[in-house]
Amino acid sequence: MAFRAVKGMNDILPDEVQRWQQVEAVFRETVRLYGYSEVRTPIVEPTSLFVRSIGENTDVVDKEMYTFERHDDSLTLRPEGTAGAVRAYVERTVYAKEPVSRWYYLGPMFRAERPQRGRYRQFYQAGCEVYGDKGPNSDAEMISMLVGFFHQLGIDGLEVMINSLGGTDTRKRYHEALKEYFRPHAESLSAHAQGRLEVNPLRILDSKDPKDQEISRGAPSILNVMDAPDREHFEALCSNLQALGTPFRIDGRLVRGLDYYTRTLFEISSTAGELGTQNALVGGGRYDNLVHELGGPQVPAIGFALGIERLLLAIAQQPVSASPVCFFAPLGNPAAQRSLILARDLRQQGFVAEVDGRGGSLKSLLRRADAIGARCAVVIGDSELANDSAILKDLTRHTQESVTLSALSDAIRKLLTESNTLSPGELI
RNA sequence: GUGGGUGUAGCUCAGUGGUAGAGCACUGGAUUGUGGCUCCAGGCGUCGCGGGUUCAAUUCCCGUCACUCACCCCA
Repeated sequence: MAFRAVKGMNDILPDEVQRWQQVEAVFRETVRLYGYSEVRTPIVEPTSLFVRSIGENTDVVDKEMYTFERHDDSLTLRPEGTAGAVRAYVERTVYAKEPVSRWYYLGPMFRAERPQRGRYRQFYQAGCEVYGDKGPNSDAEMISMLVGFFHQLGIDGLEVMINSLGGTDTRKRYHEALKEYFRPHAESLSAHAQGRLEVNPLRILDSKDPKDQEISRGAPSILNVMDAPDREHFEALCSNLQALGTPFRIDGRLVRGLDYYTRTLFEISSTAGELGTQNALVGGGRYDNLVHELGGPQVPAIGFALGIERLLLAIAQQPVSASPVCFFAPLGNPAAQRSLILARDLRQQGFVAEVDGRGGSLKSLLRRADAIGARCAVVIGDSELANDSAILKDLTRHTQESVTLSALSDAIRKLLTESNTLSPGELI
């Protein structure tokens, strides 16, 4: 094969795109009800934006970015959506125009990781960001919204995990506490964890290495290091979730790989469908300092990103509803030309029509009509043209009738309409 | 970056040291203009690529590439 797609970047063929669009439509409708509006930002941003926001010592920045030089600029394909959104929020001084902004986005992200099930180099995320609301009510609402969204898609086996990193002060203190705790055990830690010890001891907590886990068990809990406001925030979040009836689990070892998070942290995973080990459907949390760090005022914010591919893996194969199609099977050129006109008129009324352009025997034409799942077929040949008529076949009922061309449009409309039990745009 | 698995017709896969098969799909036919079932027929594949062993390799060995799953990390 001469050309193939870049490793980890996939073609999404029309068959699959249908499912994508359904998921996207449910997402858009869900967030719309919560007051979010879409924002679209560039896929390419200055490299420094990601280094600054995600953090220098993160895996994403260290080894997963698609970075290239263009003239004197270092540019990077966005590895996540929050940095660009916040950049836009600050650059366009949105904070000066409205106290609270609720944004959502949908689009491709790029990370140069080794691909595996549920993880690709170009992958799609849908995400929300709320600026100007310090929570914790908005935190709970966001998590609850996500759970509702998953339910609507029929995804079960959900697990909601939350944690808090505390504010800047708490986080600093906790870092120190962890270092102090781990240092004596440094020898026993995995090589990877040892490397993290001084730089980002939080990451040791979520190591899957048995030795690290064993040692982490005795590590101080952030709950003991949190100051009063942090604690109140977290407790209010839990209380809100309970009130909303959203089951959750507190996981003190839940940590994100992006540095900008503060306070509330959450992740929702599922065991549904064909998900592999990469089963986190969504991750998110607060980033109360990021707007400020990127040059804006001190505006608190919270957001999440969910992986569309993983969502699709989690959703059991579901039948897709398609609009009924009227298939034209013309026999000969005069009939074909007539079909073009008839089909166009039908489309102007909002119906899907397909005209066979290959010719062939009537048998093959009808087989084709079946193959695409057409609701009805219009057969026009010389004898039909001779008396200004056509044969309208109901492919579901196995009936057919001869209809004059002037009455054909009405007859087809009646047929297609009665079979169309799904309203346009109805989902899954 | 590290490990494991796999690489044979469009797809899913069998298979043998003597140059290869099934099912599905596709195309055509079974009344010269009538469908989803059935029946018949048809195409065929550099058996991932390169090297080695051998009289002979798709089948054995080595390398390489690709895909895939997992680790790391994340959505």
